Amino acid sequence: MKNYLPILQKSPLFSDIGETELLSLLDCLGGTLRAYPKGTAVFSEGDRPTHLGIVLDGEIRITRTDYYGNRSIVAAVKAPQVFGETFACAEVESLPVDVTAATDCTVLLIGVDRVLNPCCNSCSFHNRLIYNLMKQTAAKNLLFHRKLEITSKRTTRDKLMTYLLMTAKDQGSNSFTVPYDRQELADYLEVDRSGLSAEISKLRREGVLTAEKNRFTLL
Amino acid sequence: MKNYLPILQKSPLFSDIGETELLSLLDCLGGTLRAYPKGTAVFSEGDRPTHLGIVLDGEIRITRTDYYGNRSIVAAVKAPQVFGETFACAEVESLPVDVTAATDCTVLLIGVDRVLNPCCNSCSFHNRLIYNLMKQTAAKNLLFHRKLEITSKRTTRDKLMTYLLMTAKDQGSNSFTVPYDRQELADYLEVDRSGLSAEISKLRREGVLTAEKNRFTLL
DNA sequence: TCGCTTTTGTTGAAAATTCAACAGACTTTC
DNA sequence: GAAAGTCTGTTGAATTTTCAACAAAAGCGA
Repeated sequence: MKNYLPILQKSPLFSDIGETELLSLLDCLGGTLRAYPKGTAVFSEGDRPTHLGIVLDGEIRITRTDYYGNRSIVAAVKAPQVFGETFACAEVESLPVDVTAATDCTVLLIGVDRVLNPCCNSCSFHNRLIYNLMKQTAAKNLLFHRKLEITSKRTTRDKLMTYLLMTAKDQGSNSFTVPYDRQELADYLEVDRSGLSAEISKLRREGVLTAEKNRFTLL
Repeated sequence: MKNYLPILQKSPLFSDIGETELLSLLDCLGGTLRAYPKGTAVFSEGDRPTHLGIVLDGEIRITRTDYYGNRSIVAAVKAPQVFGETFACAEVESLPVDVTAATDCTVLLIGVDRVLNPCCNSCSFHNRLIYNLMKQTAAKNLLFHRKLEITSKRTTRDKLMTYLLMTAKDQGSNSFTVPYDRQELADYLEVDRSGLSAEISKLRREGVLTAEKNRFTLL
């Protein structure tokens, strides 16, 4: 666990909590460290969500597959981000998504009970933790909001450009990488892969952008 | 304010808080009561979000209008539901949506500062309030999730049926009303109104449902 | 009730998406 | 280094959506 302290300190869940406090807090929270090989399930649809996860290493995907087998990517989560807190906090009985390791990864699982119910010990920073969780959940909400802004667009081009402009702004540069390959980007934007490739080519020809693999540059 | 106590008690923000506690809590939170005529703005895009709102009477809409003037309805909120808490808690500098009165309505506005920072007085229920806000935000997250499930569908028919099946399940009946007229429903599902009308007619002819005004019955 | 406005349904044409199939480039594995 | 597999881009046909225009129906106020 101690190896991951620097990453844990960067996690939004533990922001403004010092190292020594963090150690006692972790003790009190009683998390479990788990490693998942690429492609394996961290949580599966239908599970009862009781824990939140913190990605310590690698990257995971939140996905959902409908009745017809169409995959939709809800989000990509990498270290030191948090996932699953929404469903656990909302106390739903059944997880509506799949959580899968996109690469080999290491995850810290923490029961939300432990987070929401301050321990009797002198964890003076537990309130800070709850405050952080609150902000984290609200921030997650904003992410959904952004995704809705994308999927509300009607054409592949608008969806793509909305996404690219957001990502450029996030990364503070006109040249940036996206965490998806073409198929995954299509699943995230909720469009057809071949149509997406065609649209990217068109934008390239029009001189709007360059794209090689997962690096895009807006011109 | 006292007139609205019964509604406030039903609000998810104040669940499991007794009437006397609620009164002192309200005093401590220092909310302001506001009335909005139909069609007027409660919050406007670009505002700095500092307050959450509780709908005491009437109904509001969370909408977003893009560059081209396409309106998208994010959610309909009616008494005794809460709105705006996400943006205020996430401390974003600028509200990305419009909040508008869909009918004449009455709203209680509360600064989130007051909610997140427990007062020094003996507000023993302030922790409960924060816990409620936490659950509320997580629940709001689920709503977004549901909307994403709808907009991730590719055809108008699938979007509509996904929405109707969800709503039927929510209301526990095959016959139910939706809070939108046709144009609003189209804006919520992110599809073309005339195409939506056409699809509803088709489903009617196929004997899948009946629809008159905003009442739908799945057969 | 009459007239006016809003809402809903219908239609055809234009535009866009999806789907399936394939070829070339690139990776990985043995 | 060859073979197998994966990823990306391309294309044409079928399907679907969007758009614009209009008519019928419903709601509203005088």
